[in-house]
Amino acid sequence: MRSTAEARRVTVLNTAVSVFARAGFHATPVTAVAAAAGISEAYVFRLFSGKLGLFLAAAGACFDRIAAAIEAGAERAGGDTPEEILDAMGGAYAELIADRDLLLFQVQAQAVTDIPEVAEAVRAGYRRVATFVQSRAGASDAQVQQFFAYGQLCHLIVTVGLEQVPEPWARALTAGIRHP
Amino acid sequence: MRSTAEARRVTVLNTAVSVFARAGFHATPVTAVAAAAGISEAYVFRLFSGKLGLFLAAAGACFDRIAAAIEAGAERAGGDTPEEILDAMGGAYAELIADRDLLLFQVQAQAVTDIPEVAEAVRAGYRRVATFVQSRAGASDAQVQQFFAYGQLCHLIVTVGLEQVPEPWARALTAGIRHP
DNA sequence: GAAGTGTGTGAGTGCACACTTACAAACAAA
DNA sequence: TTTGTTTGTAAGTGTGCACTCACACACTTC
Repeated sequence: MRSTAEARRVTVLNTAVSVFARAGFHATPVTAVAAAAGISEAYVFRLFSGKLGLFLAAAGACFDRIAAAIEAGAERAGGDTPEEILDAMGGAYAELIADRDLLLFQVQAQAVTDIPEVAEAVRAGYRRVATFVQSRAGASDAQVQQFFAYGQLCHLIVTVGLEQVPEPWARALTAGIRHP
Repeated sequence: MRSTAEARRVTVLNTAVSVFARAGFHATPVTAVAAAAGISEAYVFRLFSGKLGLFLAAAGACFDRIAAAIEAGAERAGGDTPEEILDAMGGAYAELIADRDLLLFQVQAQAVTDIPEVAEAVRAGYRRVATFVQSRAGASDAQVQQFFAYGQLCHLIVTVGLEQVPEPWARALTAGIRHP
């Protein structure tokens, strides 16, 4: 009995976020996340109910980390205006996704929303983040909308590698985006 | 000889956009697009170089249609200011993606950008659209950036089905977005 | 009508992968 | 020490799917 099942679950979940982030749900065999977690494929099937159960749990972990980072970022805001708090939240999010895993996992999850459970999981994640952003920052609907619009733009920039493109149109799209 | 190969190619390409849009690259067998196009699987392999070749060609067709719609929309602008032209382009884009196929295909393509050829195809698509938007509308970098940010937000709204969510946070994110 | 060319398919082949089962070893309680 | 429980795995099994190949049909040209 080298580890408790619960402890295993969280380590597997975090590696699952990283592994699924690269190639997505359908293209990554559970063997890959098992190997990355250092356990056998059979055991991750015992820990989670099927590949889909693993992916859904990973989605939960992903949004947990995002929500925690944004909440922590809000605490470090320079002032109390919605603009300042939103700015601090945006900065925290930008730092968080510097390693790309959380960001890429989100786009992978969005791509599999034809599976209803995945759609609901993503919805739940955004519900949590959006309601927190709005209430904590005291921001208007339009400000919240803008916050998420530029967040989504950030997803495009990273997946397509726009920061590496030295052409004017790419520089226009990436202008002012914090170091993703 | 019921049809020329070139004519087949374009019909297969359009059905491929629709079929890949639902479940994505890895989850849709080429049998599915062959069946939807009404031909045998073996023949689509003769028409295109592998599943990846088919997907890349479909991506080209997808961005072709998007670029054409935006260009046509710009012609119908009410005036000459960047704001008016951008607005007309946005409206044309919103109409185009009413059937969801072109939009969903884009998010599926973004999810497979770990395949370098796909990343390059998506990059080429956005290069074409972004340079046209900027030059045709005479818009500033910030305006172009905003145009694409809200376009990406639109992708989130549709994939997650936010229009169907009657909660305040969802209404904030979807406010003012044209009937996606 | 024979030969050539382009369009189209049925029937495989081989492999990757989701998921199971039977079994083993560590630890706890009696 | 024995019995039971939990953690862990090796070795399958069945299926779905990318891709191929040999072959057939349509149509043209001579």
